[in-house]
Amino acid sequence: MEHRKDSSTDRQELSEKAKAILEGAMREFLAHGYAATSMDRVAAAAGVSKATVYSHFKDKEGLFNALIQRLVYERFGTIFGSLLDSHSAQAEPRVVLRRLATNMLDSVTTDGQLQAFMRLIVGESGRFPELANAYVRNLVKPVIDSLTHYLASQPQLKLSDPEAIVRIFIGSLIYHVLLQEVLHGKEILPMERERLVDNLISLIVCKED
Amino acid sequence: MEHRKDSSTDRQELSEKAKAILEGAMREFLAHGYAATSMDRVAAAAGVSKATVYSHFKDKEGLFNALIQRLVYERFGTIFGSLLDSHSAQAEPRVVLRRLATNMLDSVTTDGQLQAFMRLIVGESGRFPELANAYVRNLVKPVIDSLTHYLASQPQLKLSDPEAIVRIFIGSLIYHVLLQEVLHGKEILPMERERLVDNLISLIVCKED
DNA sequence: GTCTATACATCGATAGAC
DNA sequence: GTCTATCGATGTATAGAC
Repeated sequence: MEHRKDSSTDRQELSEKAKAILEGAMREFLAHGYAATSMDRVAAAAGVSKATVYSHFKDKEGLFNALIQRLVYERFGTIFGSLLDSHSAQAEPRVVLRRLATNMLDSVTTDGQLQAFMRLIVGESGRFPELANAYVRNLVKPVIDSLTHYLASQPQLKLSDPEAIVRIFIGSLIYHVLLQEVLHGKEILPMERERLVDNLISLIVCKED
Repeated sequence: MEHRKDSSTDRQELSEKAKAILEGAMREFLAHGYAATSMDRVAAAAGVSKATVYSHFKDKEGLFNALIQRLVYERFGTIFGSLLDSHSAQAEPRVVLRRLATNMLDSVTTDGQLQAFMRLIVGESGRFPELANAYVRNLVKPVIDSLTHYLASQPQLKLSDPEAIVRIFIGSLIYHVLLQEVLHGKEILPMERERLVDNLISLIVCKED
């Protein structure tokens, strides 16, 4: 027994069983939420006994915390990370921003697990504020910071407050997929993504020379 | 027994007991979510026995559906309804939009129940898609439609696509409070609301004569 | 109509065999 | 380490007295 049972932030090597348990826990928690997920079903989904689950994780809360940390760092941490790579410096801002927006929208639209993850983070943010914290700090903040840095490095855009513009850019995109996909608003409030992205980019780069 | 046990959309008179039950159900469901709320606690919060709860509502799901419908129509239905009243026609668009944005941000920031409601709708949108549907149809769509109608009636703004601009406007504001309040991102990603609203309005009315 | 009491399933967590 | 078996608590829902 040399497992760290309540590892909060640090990474570590995981045994095959532990990885299987986290895999089953991901399926169950993403599908049913925290309270509606039972440790029996996690054990069954992982192909182990319930006692084995408790030998690797202290309790249900500890398993959930470990899972979310893993999802934040490994599963979804790399999705938006490389959106602004190095060769973005050469292209025009409207091209870079369009590619960024399209990639973000596609990522969420095609990845059902990412939608379930958004439901989980928002839905459990009242009872697990530290998980929402990890999500904001490690998934949202890097995107906002790097995009702010990029916009600030484009003086021809003449943006007086790049960081606020980034909030508008990201907020419009995320709320769009939240409304269309997560909340199933596609049929009630249809809006093509090209149309949204076109208007969004036009607003930002309208003052360009 | 003349209660409609599965009233989906239509309103009706409610007995005092039924109102007390819905009041208790609101407290419990908003605080703990669907799965983590027990019918025992709902009954206790309402001051009635559990059997009385089941005499007014078919089961837990029926009670939850009735509650959300009630919240959508009565509790939160009037918050954003009167944001664009008749005397908005006289004022300048930047004044109207600023008042609208400030009222929306204040409503969510000061109303903890509204934040809990957002957590509940998003969190349960996977298992209760029809409730997310009711939320979009009766709370989001009216706001988007009336604001679109307003922007389209202001030709001096020279907006080629008012509806898309509305998505950007609403999306920026809602995602802001989602990030700051619901997901507790205030300390990690600080952003004053005046700063966001200033930039948002400047983007939209920049082409005004 | 509303209550008490209870049926029956499932929950989280653990003991003890191997 | 991993299993089976089980504990006590709590879940939803209902039966029956009043």
